[in-house]
Amino acid sequence: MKRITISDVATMAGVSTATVSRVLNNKQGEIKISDKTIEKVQTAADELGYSADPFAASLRSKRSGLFGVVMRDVRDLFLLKLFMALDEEAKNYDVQLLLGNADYSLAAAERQMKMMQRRWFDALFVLGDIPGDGGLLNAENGGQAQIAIACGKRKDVPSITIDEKEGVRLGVKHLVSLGHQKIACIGDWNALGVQERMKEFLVLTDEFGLDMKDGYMRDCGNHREDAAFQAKSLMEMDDLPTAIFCLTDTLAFGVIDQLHRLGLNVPEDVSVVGFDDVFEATEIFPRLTTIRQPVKDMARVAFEEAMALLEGESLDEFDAVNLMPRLIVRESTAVLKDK
Amino acid sequence: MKRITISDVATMAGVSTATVSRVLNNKQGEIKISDKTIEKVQTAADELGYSADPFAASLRSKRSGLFGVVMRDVRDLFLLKLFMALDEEAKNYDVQLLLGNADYSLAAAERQMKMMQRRWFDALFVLGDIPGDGGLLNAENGGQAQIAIACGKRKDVPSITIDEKEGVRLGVKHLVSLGHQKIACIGDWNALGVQERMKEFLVLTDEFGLDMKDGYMRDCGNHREDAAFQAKSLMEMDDLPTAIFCLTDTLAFGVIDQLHRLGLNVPEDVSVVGFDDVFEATEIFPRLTTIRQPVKDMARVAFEEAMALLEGESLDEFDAVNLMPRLIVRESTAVLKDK
DNA sequence: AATGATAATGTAAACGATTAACGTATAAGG
DNA sequence: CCTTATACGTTAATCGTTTACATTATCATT
Repeated sequence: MKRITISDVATMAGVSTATVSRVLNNKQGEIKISDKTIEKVQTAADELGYSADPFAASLRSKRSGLFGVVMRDVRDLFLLKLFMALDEEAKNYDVQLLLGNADYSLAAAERQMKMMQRRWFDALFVLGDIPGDGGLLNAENGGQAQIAIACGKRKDVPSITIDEKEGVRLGVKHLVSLGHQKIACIGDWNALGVQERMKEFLVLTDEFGLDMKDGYMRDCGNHREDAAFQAKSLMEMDDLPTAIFCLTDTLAFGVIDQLHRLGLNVPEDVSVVGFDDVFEATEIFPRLTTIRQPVKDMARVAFEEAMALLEGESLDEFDAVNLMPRLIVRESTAVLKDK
Repeated sequence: MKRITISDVATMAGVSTATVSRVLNNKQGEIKISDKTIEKVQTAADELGYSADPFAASLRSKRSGLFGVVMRDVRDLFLLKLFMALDEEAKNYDVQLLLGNADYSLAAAERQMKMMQRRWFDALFVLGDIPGDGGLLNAENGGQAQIAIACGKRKDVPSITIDEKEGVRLGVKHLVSLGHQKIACIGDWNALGVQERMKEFLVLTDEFGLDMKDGYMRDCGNHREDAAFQAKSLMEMDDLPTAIFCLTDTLAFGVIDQLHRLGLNVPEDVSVVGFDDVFEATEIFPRLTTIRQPVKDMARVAFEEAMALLEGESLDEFDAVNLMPRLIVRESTAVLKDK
């Protein structure tokens, strides 16, 4: 069973292959073609069930219409949300988004990047911190637009970030405004963005004159059970915190689970603030007060930049785009009770 | 900046392009080439930093080395685990796995399938139920191998499933052996596989002569909060179940959360069994007793079939492969206490 | 009717690899 | 020394599009 090619369509419609190609690729109506030929070509194509060979098309045009996404951990709730936002945004362009996983190992990530830079993809979005700047080449990898999202400010590549400091500030201010002075903080020091948040928390601790005890700062992996473990240990301290700022929603979920298990109520006994505002934040009880990362905006900007890059605009106009997070108050925080 | 082509390498190495191509594609050592030329070509290629244009290569060879994955919901914990298993298995082959999301809408799924069948991908794995058989064409879509995994037995395409009935049986037998007679069951009737499980549960209910009350069967979406809601309502009944069989781990998580919130202990007060054995099953407290779907095997078989199909073997040898689930006993189930 | 402008279509050269078919050395066998 | 087989390379066709450029059709104007 032979493949149906463009020239089959051409002969059937009684026109040249060039015309067929024009008709079929002329979505925006940029090229003038008589209605009659459009009609002829369309019916011929439909009748034969023709669809262009993407390899041949891409070989010639140097464009695949494929955008790649790499992330370090497909199980990360925030990155997943970001991916979905990108996928949603992709619908506004004539582009297919494809996710290549990179399991958590550095080697896998590099292998992945190599493969994706091999030019299947017109553009490449890198989500969350990918180990080592070495993986990303210059933004013009043979015409491939590369954009780093949520992995800190980059020198090598246009990057989209949020103002982590502002995010932490929003959370702390919220808790302070509710009367909290004893605020514990849980985060993953190994994650670039979260590390920044932790540093800022320490700064604010001074600025707001919080009542910090040794052991209020906790470093742990970004998993529910890690956070649960930390929460337990936290609630065994002599001087209990009245609020816990989790630098990731995932951590907050673990913390809340644990508190419930300990017979403590959120927010009555302990207030909990998250960070990211993943989907699940509204799907738990109590619904989580958190700092929202503006994923829609991030996605929008990502595509704008990618498209601009593909249009040939030069890199240095972009620099790092820094978006503002927002405080979303829900039910996991409350005014501090008098003792 | 011009692209480096194979002929650049050829001239530099002082050989023909054909030789370069052979050297570079001869991973298995099938073709005999003298060590000297291999050496020459390799150094030339390295020096120039050459890597083949995938479009050109694929146009000629009719193979991209890309395998596509479509799933209905990237947030589904089980499908994600399955995807990761596939990704792991892909490393045994010289293949890159790419995930195209299909958000939950039927239209999106169809759009997705169309795009993926357009022959970027050598093979296509469809995970979980995709609406309407119409989406999947015959297994030989112009040489593209298509395989349906975890979406029921298919007529149109080779499919890989587990024995859902056996899975449910394992769970029920386990609970019964612990002395439970009042077993509630929560599942999502809209998900094909889960529907099958629910039906089987009803059958077993008779077979084991369980003490079923009206309202022990619950239908709800596959989300934690749905399950939490059902659990709450369940525990407000006059005649309380002593165990809850959740036909999905996700549902089990919601149920356990809720039970904790109600001040009930798992498994002391209520036993809970899940289904799927997702990663999170060991990351919660208590660790979840569940029915494990053999994702590794599923992935292995999927690739075996895909490869065979690509080798040109014919479809009918395959039929539906049905794998056996296993009971994994952890800490969320216990012997029924006397009242 | 000739002219020129403009619109619509056709021609054919890429695009950059792979691979079938076809040489040419070199070695082995007689 | 000749024949034949083997190992190693090369030549050139081919994959199915897109697109720069050439050509033809259409039509208003003089």
